Amino acid sequence: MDTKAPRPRTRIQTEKRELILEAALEVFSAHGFRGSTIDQIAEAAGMSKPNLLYYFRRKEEIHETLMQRLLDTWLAPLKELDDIGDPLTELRSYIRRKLEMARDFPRESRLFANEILQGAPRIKPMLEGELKSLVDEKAEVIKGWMRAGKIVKTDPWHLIFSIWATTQHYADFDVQVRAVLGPNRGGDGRFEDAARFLEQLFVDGLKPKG
Amino acid sequence: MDTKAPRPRTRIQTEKRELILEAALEVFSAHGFRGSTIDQIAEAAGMSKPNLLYYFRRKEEIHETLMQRLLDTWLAPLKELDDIGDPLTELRSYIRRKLEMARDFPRESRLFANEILQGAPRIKPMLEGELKSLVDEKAEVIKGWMRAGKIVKTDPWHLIFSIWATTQHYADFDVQVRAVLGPNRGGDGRFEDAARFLEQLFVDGLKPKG
DNA sequence: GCAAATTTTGACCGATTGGACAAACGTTAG
DNA sequence: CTAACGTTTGTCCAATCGGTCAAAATTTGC
Repeated sequence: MDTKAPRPRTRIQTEKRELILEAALEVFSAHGFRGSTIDQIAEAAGMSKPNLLYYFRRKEEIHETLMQRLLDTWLAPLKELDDIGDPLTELRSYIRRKLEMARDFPRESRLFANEILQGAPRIKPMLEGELKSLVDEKAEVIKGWMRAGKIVKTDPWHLIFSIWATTQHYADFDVQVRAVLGPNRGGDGRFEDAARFLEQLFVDGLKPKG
Repeated sequence: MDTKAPRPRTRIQTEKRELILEAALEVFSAHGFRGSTIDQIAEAAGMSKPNLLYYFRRKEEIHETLMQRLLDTWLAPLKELDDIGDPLTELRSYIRRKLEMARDFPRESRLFANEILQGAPRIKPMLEGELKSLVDEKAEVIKGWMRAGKIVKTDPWHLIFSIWATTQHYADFDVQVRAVLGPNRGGDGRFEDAARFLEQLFVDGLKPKG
C-alpha cells in the first residue's frame, strides 16, 4: 500500500534528462566510467554540476540509465535473426546491421566495450541471463541450418563471437583502424571495404561446399 | 657535452621496478589508467606509495614504460609472418599465435585495448608510424600470395583487422565469452574451440576454390 | 496575477588523489 | 668500521572529486 506514487515527469525533466544522457554518452564512451567526472558531463550538457545532480542524484544513476537503454538497441539485430529467410541472406543481413551500428553508433559500442573490459561489474547478471539465453536460442537456429546442409558445420557460438568481434572492432578500435589504413583508405570508404571483406569472409566461407 | 650520464641501475632498483610493473599491469588492465590509483599499484606491489614513487616519479611514467614493453611483444607475431613458408600454414600459425597470446597474456591485451578505446592518446604516433609500416609491409606479402593464386583474393588490411579482432576478443571480452558459453563450455576448453573455429573460418575460407 | 511547485545556482564539505619532502633506515665499498 | 650512497617511511599539501544544501530564480496551474 505504501508504494509512493512517483511524480510524473515534467516537460523540462524529460528534455534535460535526455540532454544529460547524450552528454554522458559522449563523455563516458571516451574516458570510461571512472575516467569521467560529473563536471565534464555537466559542461558537455551545458549546465552546472548541481543542476545536473538535480536530475540524476548519483553519477552511477546516469551510467545505469545509459546502459539499460544501450542494451535494448544493442541486442536488437541479433533478435531479428530469423529462421524464416534464407540462412546465408539472414547472416549477411545480420553482419551488415552490426557493421552499420558500429558506424552509426560508435559511442554506444565503446561504452559497452568499456564496461566489458572492466569485467562487466554492472551488467554481468544480464550477460549470464538475458544475453546467454538469446545467444543459445539463436545458436539453435544456426545449428538447424547446419543440419539441413544450408551452411557448413561449425560452432555457432564462436561464429556469433567472431561476428561481434569483427564488426565492433571498427567502432572500438577505430583510431587504430584509421591509423593503419592511412589518410587515403582510412576515409569514409572504410566501412564499405569492411562490409565487402566481411561478407566474403563469412558468407562465402559458410557456403556449403559444392 | 652536457649529456649527464644516467646512473646505472642498482640490483634493488631492477628488482623493484619489475615488481612495480607487474603490479601496475594487473591494476591498469583491470581499471584503466584513470581508474587506477598509485596506492592500488603500491599495495599490489607490496610497498608504500612514497616508496613506489621513488622508482617511478610519476604515474604516467609507469604506464609509459609498461606500454613500450607491451608493443614489442604485441607486434612480434605479425613480424614473424613470413613469405617463405606455405601461405595457409603461415596464416594458421599467425592466428594460433595471436590466440595463444590472448590466452596467456590477457592483461596485456586489455591494457592495449584500454589505450585504443580511449583514443590512443599516448601511442597514436606509433600506430601511424611503426604499426602502419609493418601492416603495409605484410599486406604486400599477402597480396603476393593472392596474385600467385595461393589464397583467394580479398582485402589484406581488413583480413589482418579481422584476425586481430577475433583473437583479441577472447581476452578483451573474456567476461562476456564466459558468460555466454556458461559454466560447461566456458571452461578451459574455450580456447581450443575458438582455435578450431577460427582455423575453419580463415584457413578453409581462404583456400582457393577447387 | 499569484501561490505552489519546479528549476538553477553558488557556496561548501569530506574523501580521495597524485605527488613532495625531509628524516630515518639499510647497504655497500673501501 | 665508517662514510657515502641507496632505500623506505610518515607526514603533509594542493587539487580534484562526488555530492549536499539553502536560497534565489523561474515555471506552472489555477
